[in-house]
Amino acid sequence: MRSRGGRATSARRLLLAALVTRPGHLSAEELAAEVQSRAPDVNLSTIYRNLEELERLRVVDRTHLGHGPATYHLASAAHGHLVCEKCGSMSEVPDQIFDGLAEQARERYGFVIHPNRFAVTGLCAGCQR
Amino acid sequence: MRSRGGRATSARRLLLAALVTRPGHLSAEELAAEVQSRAPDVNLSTIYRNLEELERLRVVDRTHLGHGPATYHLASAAHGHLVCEKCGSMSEVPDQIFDGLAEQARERYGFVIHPNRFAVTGLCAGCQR
DNA sequence: GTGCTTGCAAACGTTTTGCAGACTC
DNA sequence: GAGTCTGCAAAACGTTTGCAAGCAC
Repeated sequence: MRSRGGRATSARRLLLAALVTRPGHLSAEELAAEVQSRAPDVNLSTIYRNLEELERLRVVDRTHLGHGPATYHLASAAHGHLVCEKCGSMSEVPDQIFDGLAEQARERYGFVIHPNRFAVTGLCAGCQR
Repeated sequence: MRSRGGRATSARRLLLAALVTRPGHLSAEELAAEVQSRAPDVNLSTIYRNLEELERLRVVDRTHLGHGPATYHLASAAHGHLVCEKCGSMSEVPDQIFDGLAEQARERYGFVIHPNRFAVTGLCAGCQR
């Protein structure tokens, strides 16, 4: 798993371990906390640098969920995100929900969408007053 | 048009004028430049404060287009955004392209999407190598 | 030993905040 | 005159960078 000319450092192993053991959407800061619980002096910038490389290698996806920090998760988990603008809750939905949009975008604009890399915002069932 | 207990200040008038005369997606900084061309000492923080209020009043939509600053536009312009991850280009697309997604989200999750408030990321026609 | 990788500290760009004075109503 | 709004300066926030030392190979 250690990649294209890269080296197997402990910071990287721990970061991957964190991504595997805590599935879901974690910010760089949360991942850092997780890694630091085992290796206290791994620096935040190291986390960012490695996440950047892992993103380039398509091992993780980075998603901007609304206003806060970006979140990261393993690329294997194919799903989209519905984020409520009011209460901030997020639900993961299967990729198929994007099929119609994907088809239209491709046919009409030649655009290939990446459903796991963005958040669909709106109002969840509980927040529609 | 001056709203619920608010006051009609010149900074606000100029900000709305900028939003009307320059349709499209403007960052807070660009809007500030536009306003400042007529009233040089309007401060950036005033722009932010007023955009925040206008967003709360649903007069403008704020959209995060990838990594840079958020962009703002009048809420009336109903359209979605396709942003290319590689070259950064953005195209606006009619809301109908989201019809299928909107229906599925509503039926299966009770979630009402707001197509103008998020960006669909992927690869544009020119960047699919 | 070579050179990729790291910690640290400092910079970055965007946005938010505290405060005293200015303005609208 | 009361209370909202503003400019200014500084802080906050998430993220990126430069550098010298450290480590994997």
